[in-house]
Amino acid sequence: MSKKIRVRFAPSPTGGLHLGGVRTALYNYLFARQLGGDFILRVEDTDQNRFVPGAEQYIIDCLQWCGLVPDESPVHGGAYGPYRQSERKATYGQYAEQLVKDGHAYYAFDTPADLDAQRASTPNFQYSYATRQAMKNSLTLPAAETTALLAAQTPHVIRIKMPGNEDITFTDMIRGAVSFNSSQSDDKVLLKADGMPTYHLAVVVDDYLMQISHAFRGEEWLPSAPVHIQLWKHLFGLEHMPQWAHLPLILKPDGNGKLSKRDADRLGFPIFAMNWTDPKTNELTKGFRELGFLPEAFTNMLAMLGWNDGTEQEIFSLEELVNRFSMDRVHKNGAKFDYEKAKWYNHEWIKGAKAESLRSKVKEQLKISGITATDDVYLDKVITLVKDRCTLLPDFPQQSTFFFTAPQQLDLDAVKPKWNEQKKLFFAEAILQFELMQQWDAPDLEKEFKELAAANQIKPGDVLMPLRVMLVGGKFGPAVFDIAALIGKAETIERIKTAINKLG
RNA sequence: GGCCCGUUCGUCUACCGGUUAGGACACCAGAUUUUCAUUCUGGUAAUAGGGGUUCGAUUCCCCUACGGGCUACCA
Repeated sequence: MSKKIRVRFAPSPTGGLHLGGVRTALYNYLFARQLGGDFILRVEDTDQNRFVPGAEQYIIDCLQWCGLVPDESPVHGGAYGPYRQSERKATYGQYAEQLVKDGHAYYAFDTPADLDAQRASTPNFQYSYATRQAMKNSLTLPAAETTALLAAQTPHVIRIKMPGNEDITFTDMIRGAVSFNSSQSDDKVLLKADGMPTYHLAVVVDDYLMQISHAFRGEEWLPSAPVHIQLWKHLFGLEHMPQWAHLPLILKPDGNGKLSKRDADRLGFPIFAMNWTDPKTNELTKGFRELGFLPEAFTNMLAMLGWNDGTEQEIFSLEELVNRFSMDRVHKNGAKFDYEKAKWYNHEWIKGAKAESLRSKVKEQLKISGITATDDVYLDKVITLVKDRCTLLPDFPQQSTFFFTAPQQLDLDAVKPKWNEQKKLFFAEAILQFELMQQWDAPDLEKEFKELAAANQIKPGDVLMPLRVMLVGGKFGPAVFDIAALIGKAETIERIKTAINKLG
């Protein structure tokens, strides 16, 4: 008997997909999946001035990367298409006309210039219940004149006729009862002079036609809810209206206010899911993906930025999230974005990942550094050894080039001051010992090396650092003997020889 | 200005009338790692203010303050 769960995500293709957008999509997805419903992507592209070519595919690609594949969308198709509002233009007009006919909307002939003048002369001017009688519209004009103006194709819009003094209340899934007085809402434009609907008309019509049961959007939409409710009431009946959830905003880390791309640029962290190049300016904005975030970590982080399950668990897979997510635990208040915490999530996910699941991503990173890893078994061993020290994917090449090529530059300054004849002889001897070794693994190597040091009356600590620099090139990396074991006998000996020569 | 939403450590948050107000990030200290990182242990740190309701308020109500959002022929 109950309507099938259909949750829609409705971004406007005007640029990169930012944190707030992905989070809205994520919650939509989780909710839909949890209840066995459909996750629907509809593109709100009714403003042709702001429409950016390519942005729609980009948004879909971002969702794909995050693992949030819609059931219906402009590219995936579906039974309720088209999924682009610009392609549904014809549909909206008739509903607007219907509203006029029923007395819930009216034609307005005021030109943009008229409105500007009005705003200039009247502080806080709103086209509303209080002022519409003084404006040029089908409510104030004689019927004959309205007809004439329409017949002459005079540019006009259709505005909603908000009631004068009515309490409009609805129940938000997150905030509970929210109420407004209709007199506070202005007479929003429903249909623009170019025949395109505004968001207000389009969402309502589309949500009805697409049988949307639940609609989640940012908190910034809360003030326009009365307009939408009014539309539902007169067009389709309140009983068909979807359940609303207004999600809290994601705030900038310093100060207050909505997080914007500007803030992200200023503070040096990404805000878009993936790289976005603005086709107009050709400006590239780096995305979380390209900066080396795992999609699992990215969605995990976003999920927690507005929700938790009440326990102390912080690491959740998408699958776990589907099971545990609940709308009634979504926070009411906005959260400041913390890039450090975002990186922490990524680090946790990298540490917890199996080498093979990281393999292809690490290969990509190595390729950027000019290294082609062909041996998967070897690569997996390298990954296992270094992953705990990698927060972002680009840390992998940094932590592991020396597994693939001998270091070009040795940090000789770390060794030279304490380099002497005794150590030189020790390493020469070590080479001979290594050559004799049958087993080539870390424990044996360590044993052999330390025994040799003892025999030469050298403290192991005095030759460990030189060995590290010889093999790695610097003062970093995992345990030295693990490295030596992995790069192999020949390579280890080769590197020691090279280093001895350089040290003189 | 008006309307709406919100307010617990620096940050993200837990507690849905009774807790030494818990956890995580960050920070600080110690241990481990004869590198760096990881890891482990410990530490500093919060209920915006004022009124109610109640035996008892972080928790419920009101006011104030502060913050945010909206107030376009943008979404």
